[in-house]
Amino acid sequence: MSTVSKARPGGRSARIQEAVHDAVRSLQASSSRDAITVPLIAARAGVTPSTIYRRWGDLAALLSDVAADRFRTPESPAETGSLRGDLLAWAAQFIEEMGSTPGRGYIIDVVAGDSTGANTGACVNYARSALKEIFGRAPDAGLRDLEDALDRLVAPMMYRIIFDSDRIPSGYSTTLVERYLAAHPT
Amino acid sequence: MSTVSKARPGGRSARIQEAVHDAVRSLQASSSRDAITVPLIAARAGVTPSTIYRRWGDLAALLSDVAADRFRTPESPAETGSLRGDLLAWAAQFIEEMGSTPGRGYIIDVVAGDSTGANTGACVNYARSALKEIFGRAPDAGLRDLEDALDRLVAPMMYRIIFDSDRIPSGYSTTLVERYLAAHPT
DNA sequence: CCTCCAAAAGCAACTTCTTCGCGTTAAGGT
DNA sequence: ACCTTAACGCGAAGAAGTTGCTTTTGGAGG
Repeated sequence: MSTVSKARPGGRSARIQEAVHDAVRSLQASSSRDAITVPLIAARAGVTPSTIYRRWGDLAALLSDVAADRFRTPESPAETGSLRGDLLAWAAQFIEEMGSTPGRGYIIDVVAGDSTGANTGACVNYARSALKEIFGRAPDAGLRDLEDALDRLVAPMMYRIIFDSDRIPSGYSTTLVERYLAAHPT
Repeated sequence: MSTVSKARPGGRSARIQEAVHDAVRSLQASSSRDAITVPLIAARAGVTPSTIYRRWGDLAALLSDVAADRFRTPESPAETGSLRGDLLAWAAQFIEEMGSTPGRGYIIDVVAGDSTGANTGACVNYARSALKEIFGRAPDAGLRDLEDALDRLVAPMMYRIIFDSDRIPSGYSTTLVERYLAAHPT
């Protein structure tokens, strides 16, 4: 017996979880944030509200799970041929996506409804795996410290997105990357 | 006529706001997080629930305001006689307070219930004013860039507190301060 | 292949929270 | 002292959240 997450992927649990997640995403695409309620989601997913309450506890926890799923599939950062280019492109895209209104909303969903730390952890690992892949392409790969890069690149971006998203200067990601590279020359 | 925030400080609005805020703080001190409801707060504050709903909209917004208030009174950072000492002491205390279970909870309250950005903004200014005061004591005060210090000190601490609070290494604040000072020698 | 078991979903009644219209109160201006 | 307006109290109606019990379902063992 292998350590599959919960039940077989085709089991009833999995089907319902997917139906509910789909319902949330679908509502998020077409409704304003505070118009989304558990009974609404349940209706669209074809389940009863009590199912959702029993499995997730409350709306915040469900939204956190759904949002975290968006960060659970690590996408490969664009490959430009140089470390600087890869970092610049990745950081710019990070600010672009995460700093957008929906992006910021998903981040807040993850944080606000996460009781175990699993979802916030997934966010950090999402960033870690992207940086790891970029560093893996560079010749001095082994020398670069992921946590240091998180501190210098991801943390400032996240901080500004969460606390001051309206005043992020254009070129902010570039500033951070250049600052990082200056501290860790190739 | 002066531009007082809303009504006179002694007015009814102000009295009720304070009663409600006090009720929230009092409940937070004695109840678990998810046991706090609007009707409960209303009862303790001696107002009707509809007053709270009309003024704040929902529980999240109220909690955000209450939590932001904790960051609205800038406290003077300890004075140690040196820039390094001041920064080390301040950063250590920051991690200590904000990284604690209640501290993290207040941060998340601020973020989760803030629709206008006023409360997250207050958080950033809280950090800014502390750093500003510390820098103001140093001889090269004018040379130091507050935003740069936010990026290098506050952002990493906040990022770790929010996303990975269980795994913040001891001495993390020291690492960040030393790294900052190395980049900006006196 | 059939039967049994446990976990999870459905159902329905109940409680609690949230919204809203309307009358009342209180603060500030004339 | 009176008037205006913004905010609160009250109560009813509606929506959301909770819970015990029954039913379904997927997997395990015979």
